[in-house]
Amino acid sequence: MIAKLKVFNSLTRQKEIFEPLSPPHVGMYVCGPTVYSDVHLGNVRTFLSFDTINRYLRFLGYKVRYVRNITDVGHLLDSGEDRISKKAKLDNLEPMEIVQKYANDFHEVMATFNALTPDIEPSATGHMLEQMEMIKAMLKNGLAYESNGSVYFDVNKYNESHPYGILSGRKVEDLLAQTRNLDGGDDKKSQLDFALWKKAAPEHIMRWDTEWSDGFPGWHLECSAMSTKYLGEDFDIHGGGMDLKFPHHECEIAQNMGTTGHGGAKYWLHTNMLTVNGQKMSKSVGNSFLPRELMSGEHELLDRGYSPMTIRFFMMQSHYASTLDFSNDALESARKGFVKLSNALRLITALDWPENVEANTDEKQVQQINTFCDNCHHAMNDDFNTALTIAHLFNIVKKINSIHTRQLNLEAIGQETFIRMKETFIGFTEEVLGLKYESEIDGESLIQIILNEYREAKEQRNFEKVDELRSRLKEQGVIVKDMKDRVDWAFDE
RNA sequence: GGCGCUAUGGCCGAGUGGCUAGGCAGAGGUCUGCAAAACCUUCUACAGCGGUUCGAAUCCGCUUAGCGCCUCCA
Repeated sequence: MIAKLKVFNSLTRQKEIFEPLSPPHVGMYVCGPTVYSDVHLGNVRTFLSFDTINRYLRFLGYKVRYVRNITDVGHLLDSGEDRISKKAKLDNLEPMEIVQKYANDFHEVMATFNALTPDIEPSATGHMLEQMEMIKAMLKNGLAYESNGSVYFDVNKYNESHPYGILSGRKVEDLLAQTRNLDGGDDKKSQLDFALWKKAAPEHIMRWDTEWSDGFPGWHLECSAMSTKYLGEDFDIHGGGMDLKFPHHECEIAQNMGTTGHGGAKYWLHTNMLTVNGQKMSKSVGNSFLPRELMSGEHELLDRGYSPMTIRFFMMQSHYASTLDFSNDALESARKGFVKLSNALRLITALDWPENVEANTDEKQVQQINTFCDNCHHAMNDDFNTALTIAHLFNIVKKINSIHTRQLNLEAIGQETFIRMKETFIGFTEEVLGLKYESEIDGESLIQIILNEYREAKEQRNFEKVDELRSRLKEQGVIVKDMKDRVDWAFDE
């Protein structure tokens, strides 16, 4: 009997049995990237964690609607400048060109890491009406106020009826007590209030004309608007990086509650940070890696490049809610480990139960293998413990290798167990963890090796072998060309 | 300052009140023309100090160290 899926809910700070609101459907919203520059590896980690969560939910048979947004407006810098606008000015491009460029890049990167695409990928600028409606509702509910063309959420007012800070464990009094004196001349009633709508300064490029002002929406609003639109007032899972918990997710809950009276997600999942030498990887600290730097090895902290699947495997070896430290040594051992897993994947994929084999089962072996298979399910059911899942997969790797070297006979396992082992191993490796076999073999180098054989055979006038090699290569779409002074080749047309 | 998290063997990293995580690296063995792979066995653990308990690395307290959020951040 396989236990039920349990997830750690940040909202309750407890591991809970996962019970979707309306099974078999599961709605999951994940905060996506702000597309003003290249995503770095820390960003990638979060999205790969949720990719695996998405994959496992599907593996369990849930009908998942996975929504991951693209933030293309409203995300401000300390200076009050919009990130996208700033980059657009800097590069002398249209803001939408910036958005398109980095959204494309993001999609490419995620595809490289074998991430499934979300079912809906809405953008903030595509949902201006929904955001405005939400602001109106909050104004009507007395939880927002207009001030000098901007609209703010009234945190103190909200806190009278709903606790503000339930997700991050903060109290309004504490927050107020240590409020720092930020930029003066604020239109806000309280430092805790956050913008729903911002009046645009004259030089601001991205702007929409509304009854309040010619301006743009606050950053937190888009996620509330889009999750409600596509998943409803109540939905199952909301995810994002740990660093979004406060204030972003806290504000989302307040906005949802302030609009619909519902808090949005039932389960909040937060992924932990990728660190470098124990410090959070972040653009501002300057310790971030771009995916392409990691793959090519062109980075001062790297000895060599690592393939996308090695990186994915490396990340899957830790739990999504733990910090993961990034280092050469860790990556190198992940690389070797992944090669081992990969070889086993190749062997088991190619191996089918042979005909005419009578089972003569060894109960101990059968039991061991079944336990390993069960354990893969248990591990993933325990809050998506990919690290433990991989440990169990490696136990299966030993069995696969033993079968391959004939140290373990197929007869001893029996067809039923063999099939279960094969399906479990491939299922968890490829479908759940999203790892796939990667060949780093250079086909053209292999052709050269074969052509050397061809040349030697020709010199020895071993025409039987010559013909054999030539026809085998032709089967692979390679034509051998005997030149006067050398042997050349071309692709068959 | 407030809130929270983490400290595991040479490295990375799971986990649990008593039963082998796993990977990488190390040692021994089997196999082998050589080499490799593979398989088997094996050595290094649970930050420190107290407490609870028949029993704690696992629970509680304190100490130390580090980190995150509180300001944009996945």
